[in-house]
Amino acid sequence: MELRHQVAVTLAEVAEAAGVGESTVSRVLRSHGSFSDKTRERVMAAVERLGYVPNRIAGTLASAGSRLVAFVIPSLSNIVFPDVLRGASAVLEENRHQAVFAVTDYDPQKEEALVASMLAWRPAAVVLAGCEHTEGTAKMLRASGCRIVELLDLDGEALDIAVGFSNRAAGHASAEFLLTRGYRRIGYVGHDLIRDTRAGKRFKSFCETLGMHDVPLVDREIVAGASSVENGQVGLEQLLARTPALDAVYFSNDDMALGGYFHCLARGIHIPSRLALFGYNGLDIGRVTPQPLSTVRTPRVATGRVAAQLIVENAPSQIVDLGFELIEGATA
Amino acid sequence: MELRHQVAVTLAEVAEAAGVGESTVSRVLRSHGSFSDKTRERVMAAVERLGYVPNRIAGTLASAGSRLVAFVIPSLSNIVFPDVLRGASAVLEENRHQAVFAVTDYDPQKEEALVASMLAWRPAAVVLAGCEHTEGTAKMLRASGCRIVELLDLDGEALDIAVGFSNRAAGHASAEFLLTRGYRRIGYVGHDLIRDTRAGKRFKSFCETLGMHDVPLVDREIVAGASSVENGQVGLEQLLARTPALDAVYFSNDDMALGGYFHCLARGIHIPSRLALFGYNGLDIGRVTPQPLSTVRTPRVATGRVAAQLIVENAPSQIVDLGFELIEGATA
DNA sequence: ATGAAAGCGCTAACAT
DNA sequence: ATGTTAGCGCTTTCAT
Repeated sequence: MELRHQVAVTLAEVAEAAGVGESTVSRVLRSHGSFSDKTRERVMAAVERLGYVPNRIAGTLASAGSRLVAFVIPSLSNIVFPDVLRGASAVLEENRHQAVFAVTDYDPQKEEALVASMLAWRPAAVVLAGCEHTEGTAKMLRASGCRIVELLDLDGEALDIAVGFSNRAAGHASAEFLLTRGYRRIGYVGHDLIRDTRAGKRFKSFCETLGMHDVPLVDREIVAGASSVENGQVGLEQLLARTPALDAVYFSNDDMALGGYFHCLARGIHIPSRLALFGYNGLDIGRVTPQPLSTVRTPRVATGRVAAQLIVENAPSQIVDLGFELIEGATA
Repeated sequence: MELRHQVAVTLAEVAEAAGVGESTVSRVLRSHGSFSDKTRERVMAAVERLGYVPNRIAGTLASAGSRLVAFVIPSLSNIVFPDVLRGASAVLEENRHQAVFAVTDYDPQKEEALVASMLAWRPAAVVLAGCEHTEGTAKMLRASGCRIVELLDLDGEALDIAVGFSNRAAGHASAEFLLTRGYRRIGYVGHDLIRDTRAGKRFKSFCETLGMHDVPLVDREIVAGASSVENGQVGLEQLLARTPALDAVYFSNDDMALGGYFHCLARGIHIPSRLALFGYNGLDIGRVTPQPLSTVRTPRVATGRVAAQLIVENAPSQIVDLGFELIEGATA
């Protein structure tokens, strides 16, 4: 690994080798401005021969126009965010932009620190989850002059661009669905609702909708820790131990609901006649379980894609509601 | 959004406002070199007042030492890679490094293009999956002078640092396990083995081990498309339609195995007495299914963490074998 | 069509 | 302890 210390080839060296000026090399490399075919060939030959790799750090500094897009996301364990990144990175790569990311663990203070850190890269845009941020985060972002994209939560004030759907509407639709199916003794199994504000909004709206129909939520179980299949299992087990006479359970998301589903399978609790289960997210796996999971499918990849598209075309401030889809499934 | 066009505060302006020289501001901000307490206070006050955010683009260019770490990964759908990123990003954030990423879709040509693109950011390290790369990729990487970290596959030549385990050993262990349990009519359900070379290595070694015991693989079903729960379902269904008399099936990974498991649950195929199932990865969800999935658990998060640690401490070239764990489970 | 030269905002000697 | 200055490698006027 002696090569490690070698010095990178610079544009000046390419210019020298090609016998042209630096600006000519720059023009050729970016196909910008004018130059003769012969010049281009000589430059490209030199680039090839020297193995020149342009230094984008220098380029960005000189042109004051960054093609970096910073993602400050709550988690990588929750499949939602890899899905969003997937949609976004495809579009960004096509448009010669570059994704940078950092993980907040659902901590607003950490989000603030990471946004500050990201801003130091002078990104073209900062992409965040939701519209709940600290004062400091919002202030920095507004002062930065870069585009701000908030994803997956339209229930609040957007700073610039927002792409996603309404979690309140999702919670509402879920409650209406269960009520329409005739369920009246409904419980809830969820994870930390303070940190995951979007899950909190769904739950709140879910309860309000039940209330409007004079069907109070019978019981709830909030597990410690992040959402996971295992926690869904444990949560449902504890909920049922305390309140056996439920006819339906709403989960904070599909991971949790799958845990509940497995619990029922293992215990021989018949679904949905004895107990109905309803999730959120519409994960692929929920379509393949012996009984497809009843849930709300969210446009995660599309959210990333649309967000990236708006960024690369420097679209005006706007709110894009991508909606969601209620999946009837067979568990409710 | 009129703020968008505002010009960022520079270090020079902070220096001016604080009535000190530029280098003093730089020293204070990086807590490097010496300065009086009084000076520090004045500088910090100015920073606060002006809302100064250091420009890391300029800083990196000037100091020729990048804290960027570039991840060029095959996929974000396969949970393996979000897991690796998760482990890595935690360590990188603690050490003031920054993760950048791009997705290859398991395409070596695309990997080459993305590596070239990443190198333009002059990262401290480039992190790749596996040790199979195009000539061009390897050449560029070696010529770049930056650290190279290859993950999740120790069965090959490492360019610089490699962290992970042996897929061949995993395939071998899986076969030995099934044989020890007495299974003799074994099939395989997998996805594209050309693109996912690590799955290919596991399968090859699996077959070789069976062969060493004179137990040929009875049949295999390679589904079109990426690995997924749904494809695992479909794959097993087709395999059994063609070759019903199997007593065990090895899957390319847990996603596929879960699909197979659901298929059996739905069809009332008793597990493991009628058919045994064996996966790969050790996903959390496999621990919570009514019968825990028999599989090999891989150290995905740890792989990311160790890789990041070696990068931040600029460790010497080395191979780190993190091993894997065979999970007996209840499906085989 | 091409080159010269002035930055971009910072860091790192080198002075003082 | 602090200021001055010369770059880092590129892009971008502005000449020619």
